[in-house]
Amino acid sequence: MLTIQQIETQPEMVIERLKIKNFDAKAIVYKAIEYNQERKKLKTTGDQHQAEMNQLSKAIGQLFKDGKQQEANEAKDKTADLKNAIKQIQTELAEVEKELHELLVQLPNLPHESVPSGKTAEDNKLIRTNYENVEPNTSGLLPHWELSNQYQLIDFELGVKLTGAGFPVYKGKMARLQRALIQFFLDEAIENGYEEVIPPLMVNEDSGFGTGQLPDKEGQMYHATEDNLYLVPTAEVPVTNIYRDVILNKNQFPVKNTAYTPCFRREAGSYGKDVRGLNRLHQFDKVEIVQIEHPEHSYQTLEKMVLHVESIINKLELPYRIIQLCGGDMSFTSALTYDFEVYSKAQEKWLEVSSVSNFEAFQANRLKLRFKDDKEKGTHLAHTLNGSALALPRIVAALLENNQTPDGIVIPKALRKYTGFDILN
RNA sequence: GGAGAGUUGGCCGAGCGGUUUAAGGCGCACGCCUGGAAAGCGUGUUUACCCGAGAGGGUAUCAAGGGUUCGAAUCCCUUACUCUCCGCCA
Repeated sequence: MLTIQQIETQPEMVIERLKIKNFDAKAIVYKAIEYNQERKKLKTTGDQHQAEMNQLSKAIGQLFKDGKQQEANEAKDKTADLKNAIKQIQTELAEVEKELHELLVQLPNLPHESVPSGKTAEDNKLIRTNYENVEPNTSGLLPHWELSNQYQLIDFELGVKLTGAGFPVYKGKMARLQRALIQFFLDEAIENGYEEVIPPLMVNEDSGFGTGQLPDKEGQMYHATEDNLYLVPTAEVPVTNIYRDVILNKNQFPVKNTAYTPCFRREAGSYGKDVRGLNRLHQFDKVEIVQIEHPEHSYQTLEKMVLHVESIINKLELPYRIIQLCGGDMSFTSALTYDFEVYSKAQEKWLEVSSVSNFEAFQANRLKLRFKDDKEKGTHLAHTLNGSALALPRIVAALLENNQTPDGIVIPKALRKYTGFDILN
């Protein structure tokens, strides 16, 4: 959520910047400013009336104490009008505040200056890649779903029986590979100074709002209506919400957390080739990294997170590319996002395996996540960042497809101490 | 799930309708004192919003929301959470 202060002081800038995200903010921005003016006016007169009322009450108390019943009762009669006026203003104020909030919640985050404009993934900007000359699949490489069938690694049909489409069952060495990847990713994060947490896998409405899933993307999460709880779509939600309603001290930056969680996504729509096999699932495993930073350092931190993710992919010896998302492809909450994609050689497709973003103060404003400096008075909004490090299924897909040999799937060296075997067969 | 007891500032803890502008203590910050420190003394110490160029002033905030009252930390209702006991349970 953008702050009303920012909107009020730089309305044109906000409108211009949001055009990069193909969002026409004009009507909302000016309506919000109008509501805010109204809010201030109501607040001012309301407070004045309240101050008057407080004084009167105090005087009445004194009169009673002095035994002047008569005068006290007369004074009491005079308070009725004031009381009504206060009530009236309070009602109006609450209404205006609600309307203002509803407007503010509709505005996406401002994209960073470097974000290219554009509508679709076509307009994303390549940052770098270790796989410049993409080779076509001429040697008959099998897609991962056929490989997993051949070696009986993943049972999609069994998942359908137990739950439904998009909930695969991993078996034998594949189950161990999953566990190995999780352990490997966590160790890498811990090595880089992230503190591990194991958060709840269900969150309440406040948490959903804090990171921006609610109210807009409600349909993306599984909702346990009986208890009004949501299954986490990513560890970002519970981990970032640890810091909801928190005032950090400046010297606590950077806050670094990592968490492994299963992730649950309803992802309605979209069928066919794009969602075959492991490409898109309703439940998948992911290790997430989250940082809370001082606004002055958040972009340096974003780069560090990118390097962290890049180093893991390198250790897995996978072909990858890093792209910066254009305005149209970015999420509602992000100011700058880098996507990591690995190349899956049989499908001949780039698969997104990580998304690393700086949300600046957008989530922090929803979360009321602030920091203060001992030397100064007052608080400021912190910056929040997060990234996948990494999401498992597509990494597994790429490993299967790229490392297939007549003898089986070769496990990258970095993983062998975690898997305990060199080859999947 | 049932019964009972709670939730007060950074922390402990008093207050149960009006000198509470939330006592007292601890912690923290600054000052005095000291050769320096401790102790002692003094001052300050939530957050948000509004008015104001600023100095400063105002309003709200005693778990959250509503109500009663001229006036609520205090009384009433609803919700959340914590603790104790019972039930169930990996």
